[in-house]
Amino acid sequence: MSDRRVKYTKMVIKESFIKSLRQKPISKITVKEICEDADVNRATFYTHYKDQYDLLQQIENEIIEDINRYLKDYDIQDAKVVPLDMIEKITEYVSKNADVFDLLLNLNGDIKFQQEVIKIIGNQFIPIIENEKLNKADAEYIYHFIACGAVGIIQKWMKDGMKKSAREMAEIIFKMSNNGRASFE
Amino acid sequence: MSDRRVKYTKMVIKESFIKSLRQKPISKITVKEICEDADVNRATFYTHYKDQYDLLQQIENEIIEDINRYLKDYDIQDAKVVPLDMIEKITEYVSKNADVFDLLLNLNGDIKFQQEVIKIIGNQFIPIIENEKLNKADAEYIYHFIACGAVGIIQKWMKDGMKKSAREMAEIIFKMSNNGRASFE
DNA sequence: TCGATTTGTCAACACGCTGTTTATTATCTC
DNA sequence: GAGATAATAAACAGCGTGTTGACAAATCGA
Repeated sequence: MSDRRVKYTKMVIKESFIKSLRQKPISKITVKEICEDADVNRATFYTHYKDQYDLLQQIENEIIEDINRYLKDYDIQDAKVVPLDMIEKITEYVSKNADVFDLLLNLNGDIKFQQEVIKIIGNQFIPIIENEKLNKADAEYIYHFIACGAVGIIQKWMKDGMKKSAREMAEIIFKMSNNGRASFE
Repeated sequence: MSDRRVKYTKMVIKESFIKSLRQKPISKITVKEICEDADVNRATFYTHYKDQYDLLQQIENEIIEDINRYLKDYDIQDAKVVPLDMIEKITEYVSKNADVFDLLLNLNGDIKFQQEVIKIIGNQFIPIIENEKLNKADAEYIYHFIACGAVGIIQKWMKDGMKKSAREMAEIIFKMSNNGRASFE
């Protein structure tokens, strides 16, 4: 599990793959090409990954796990953190890893990854749902709306070169969500 | 341009392709497979499409053109149509073509197609933007948030089996947008 | 440090899909 | 009906795929 050879191999494969993904869609990327660039034997690739799509999914899963770890740490520090701070944590995380997020959400975006991120953001609003007088079905739609809107402007934020701060973005998201919700009370 | 043979060929190719796309991602679909199912010669496929990805994009473009035609007709009928009615037109259109939308936005969703739909919905709010006292940069973020949120709950609407009416969906979108915006005035 | 184990390399293989070409037949439009 | 256009069938080289077995190199625990 912690064999240096394995770590190195996986690292160079991922690097070469990401490099290719910046230039063309995954459908045009071949295993052969990844391995040549990474200077890794093709047989070695196949011991770790099924194909380039499997590779992408593993990369995405690692990011999702990492975000969750990042948020969990914060959650433990003070249990009753207000959603605004939590949203800021997410926008902060995105800005720190802007390269990868821009790639996976915009340029050669993957809808499955997008949906995972939407889930994570949606979860931040769950504690609020329970304190409201909405029926559950309506509440789900409203919070899904907010989560998708949030991811949407994060995408736009990256496209525009991240000129606003993570805090400013969190504030926009928070304002839109609070007032949007208010209309259903 | 209006040759019956061409129309027929393109039709059966599209049908077979859509059928395959319901069962597996586009990356696992081969040109050979599409042609065998459609009972069309592979050489014929290549006279019309570059590959299966080109085929998908042409299908998506046709849908986008069709939505725009649909909305334009309505726009002409009464020039000052309120956005709520316009949004309802869109949700109506989606419900009429639920099969394809569910496929292209959910099951084997394509992020490019999703972004086109977001653009169309975002455009419905442009007339409102101009009447507001927001600075342009903020306004763009806000309307992008709304458009993404709208597409997001439309996706959820389809996933949940479209139990709400097109009108009800339009109302949720409209409420969320109006009150979200209000907080920035 | 040694030895067993694991990992990566190399070359080779059959396989299937690709994209294009040719000659031929079928169908359409006017 | 005649000329134009489109679809077919068969064949082709080319390329990436996924797997194999023998070998070399690096790692880890004792």
